Amino acid sequence: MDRFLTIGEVSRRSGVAASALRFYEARGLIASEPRGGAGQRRFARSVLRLIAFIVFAQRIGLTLDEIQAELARLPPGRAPSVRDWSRLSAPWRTRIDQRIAELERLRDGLTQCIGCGCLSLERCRFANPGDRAASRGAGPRYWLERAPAAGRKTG
Amino acid sequence: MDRFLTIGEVSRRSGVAASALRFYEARGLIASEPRGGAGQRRFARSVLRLIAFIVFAQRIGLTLDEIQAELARLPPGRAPSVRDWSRLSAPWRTRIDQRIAELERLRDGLTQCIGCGCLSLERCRFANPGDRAASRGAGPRYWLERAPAAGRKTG
DNA sequence: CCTTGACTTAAAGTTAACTTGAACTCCTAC
DNA sequence: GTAGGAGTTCAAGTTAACTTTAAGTCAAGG
Repeated sequence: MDRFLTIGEVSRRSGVAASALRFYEARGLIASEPRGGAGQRRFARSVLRLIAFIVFAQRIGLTLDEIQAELARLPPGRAPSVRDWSRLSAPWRTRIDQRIAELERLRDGLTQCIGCGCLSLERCRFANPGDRAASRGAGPRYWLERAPAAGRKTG
Repeated sequence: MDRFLTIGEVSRRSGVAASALRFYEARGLIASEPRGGAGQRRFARSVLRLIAFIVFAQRIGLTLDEIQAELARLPPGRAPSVRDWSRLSAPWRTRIDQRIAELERLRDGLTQCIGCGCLSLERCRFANPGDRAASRGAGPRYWLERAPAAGRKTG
């Protein structure tokens, strides 16, 4: 059992493509140790935990930018502790809960709005609460916690 | 109250940008009536319901391709009925429930895995059920119902 | 007559998160 | 000594879902 892992090993163990790992390294999300003789990357085992964290966060809906900002809050120098990791991930619970709430809201809209056939942006009480849609331009975004980012959705 | 709506009116009422509406029309998701004298689009009011459906579906996590495939199942010729709409949207409930289940699984992983500090792809029972990760390359994807689409996440 | 505002088109640009390709270096095995 | 496999770099390509830009039409108001 070697002290360091090659990019291929990390890829196999994490399920993340080697090209993605290089991409993460270039972006500064993960770091590798000083290269060996042949100029190949050597990763400390702790990188696996880091990658798990990244994949986790992505799946929750964070962008790599956001993840990077989170990681920047880890203590520099020493290896992150239990407390460090959970401090980072605690707020995600809120985010997950919000997204779940939105999905439940959407599911309700499905039943009560599309299901009832009233899916009209002008008259439906779901699509148009308080009859303000036409003036506020709310439209179907009533169900949405926030506007989708341009060109890309998450959650 | 006019019989038809201009693109600006549709945009204001739906909350969807005019450029997006043109884009949807070019893709064949929505259709406009024969143009008026000045060559401007004229939309039937029913397009608002269609747009609501699209926004709804998008937010649930369907791509425009998927939405287009769904819409293709609407009866051709006549205006869609209550039954038509709800037949389309019924399977979404399953999809929403799956995504909610995934998020709950992620939330549990957050508590039991990151929270406990064991977030290791090699040892953690969440990341590595049955110690098969190293051979199967399961990694953090244990929590994931399906692999994220390349370059883009949804849900 | 001139400006303003709403519309038109087609083509190119944007963003995220990668992937792919081309050209190259090393080490190991046969 | 050469073929294979794993690694390297850098640049360019990919996909989704739009947005932006440039250049033009048309009607109404002052």
